[in-house]
Amino acid sequence: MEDDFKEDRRVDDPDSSSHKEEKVGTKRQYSENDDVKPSSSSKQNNLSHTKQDDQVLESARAEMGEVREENQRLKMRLDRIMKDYQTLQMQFHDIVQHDHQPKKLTTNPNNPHLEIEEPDQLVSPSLRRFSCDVRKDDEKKKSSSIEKNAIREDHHEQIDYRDGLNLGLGCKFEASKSDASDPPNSSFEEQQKDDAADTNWIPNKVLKTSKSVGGDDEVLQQNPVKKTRVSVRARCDASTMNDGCQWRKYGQKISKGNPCPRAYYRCTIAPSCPVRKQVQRCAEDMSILITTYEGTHNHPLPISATAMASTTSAAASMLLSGSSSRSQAGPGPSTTAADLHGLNNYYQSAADAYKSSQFYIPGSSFSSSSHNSHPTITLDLTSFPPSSLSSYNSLSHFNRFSSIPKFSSTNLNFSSSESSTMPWSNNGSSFLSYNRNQIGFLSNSYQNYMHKNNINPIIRPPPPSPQQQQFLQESTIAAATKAITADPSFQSALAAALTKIIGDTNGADQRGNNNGCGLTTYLNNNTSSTNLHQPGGGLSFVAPASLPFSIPRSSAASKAENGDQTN
DNA sequence: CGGCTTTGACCGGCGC
DNA sequence: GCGCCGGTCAAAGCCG
Repeated sequence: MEDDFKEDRRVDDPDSSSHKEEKVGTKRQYSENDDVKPSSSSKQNNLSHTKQDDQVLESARAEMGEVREENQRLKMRLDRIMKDYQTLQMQFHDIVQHDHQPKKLTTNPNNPHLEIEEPDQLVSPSLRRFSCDVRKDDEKKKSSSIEKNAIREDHHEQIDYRDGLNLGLGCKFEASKSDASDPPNSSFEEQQKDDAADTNWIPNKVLKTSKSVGGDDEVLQQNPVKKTRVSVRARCDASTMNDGCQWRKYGQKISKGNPCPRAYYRCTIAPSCPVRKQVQRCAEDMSILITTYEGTHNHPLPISATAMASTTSAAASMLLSGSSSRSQAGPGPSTTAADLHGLNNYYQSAADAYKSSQFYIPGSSFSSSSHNSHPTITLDLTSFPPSSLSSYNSLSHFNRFSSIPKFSSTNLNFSSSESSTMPWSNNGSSFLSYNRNQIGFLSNSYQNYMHKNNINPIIRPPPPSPQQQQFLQESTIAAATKAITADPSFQSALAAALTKIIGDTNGADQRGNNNGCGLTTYLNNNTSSTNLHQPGGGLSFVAPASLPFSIPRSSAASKAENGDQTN
């Protein structure tokens, strides 16, 4: 993502400056012509014209100088951010590898791909799991052997971790992927196989019938992984949100505690795609549609679907980052990790609260149903007026309302009601001024985060003086940089957001369908083909420019909404 | 006629 | 062990 960002800036900057130079050039040409070919008007007139031109030229030059300076400053800031990002990324990789190495791994003779933990390391992974029900199960079922538990735990750990980072774009987290001895040049089909195995979304019946002889597979299948879910709450009149994907309804149920039926959809872009989504209206507020995504797309996504996918992916990786941070609780490596991943502390407390079912942030939650314990992250988009969800000109809504989705579980509150207090000043800088509003929410979210964690707390006093404003701007940028670089999962979210921003600035000719609630239109307003979440150069694909998407028929929608219920 | 939705049946997990 | 509940299946029906 950083490359995209960089490239965009590189392209952006010369453009803006050359644009200015062009203007100046024209003016200069005019004045030169004036000099060479004096018109029939008087010399006085001519002189005053020349003076005027000189003044214009001077002011234009001064302006150009300012713009260049601003560009230099921005470039330097960007470089700083990129350097910090790279450093932190390397440190993150180190930590991840460090996290894997201490487990004394041996190879299962039956399956060389399967790594078994030594029994004395069993305590460690037990702290790592975010969804603790599996653990409870294991504790209950003491009949199972320790080794079997170890295998199970290890499998869950690896799959869960990778999967969460995969969610959406089907990109692999290279650090963990490299552990597996997959051939480097695996085909798309192999990729699909991998994904299908990773996602464990194979129906139970298939699992039952397809049990292989190998005991390892059996172990895997006996205990399917609880998948990370990303729930999106948005105000929407239609029966489903238009997230850019193609879905087929395969079931509908009344769930307990909600009179509205829950509809089950599966992704039909690829026949083997394991991704499911559940759509249900909120019981408290029928205008809110809750869409829950689960699984990983194992196929290229349409452009219009990438934003939602990357957003959910970022959210899921946030959640999993929280879960992984748990493993680092305690002395030793955890100290480093905590230092490096300040956000994780927050995740961890969230995870703790999640475990004790006490975690609640208004309008957001780590939710877990009583029946099954899928770790769920909720993106609360309800602060958007419905019109902004269905409008293609959603960017204008961003600007008008300065309202951005909340990443609820981490309380990285992207809704910026306080954007007016943003210390980003508009110094006529081409980039900042153009994207001030879009960047504003990012900075604001950093502020929220930092405020919560007492990291360089940005106090919001009465409007600061210009000097204070300058200082605040600098300190906020520095603090924001720190926040960005402090946590890789936040970088994922940032990547999604930045992609949207960058996409937004590139002109607006990407027009998908606008059926239902055009969620994708503001998540993905004119997103160009992007490769997000590909640390280390993961899967890369260019989605087709547009794909036909089926939309729920209005009759069906009304039926569903009129309480056409089963069971 | 193919693709999609509807809907009752079925299955498995979980709590009691 | 039983009942509840979430999730899925698959036949029937609908629609373009």
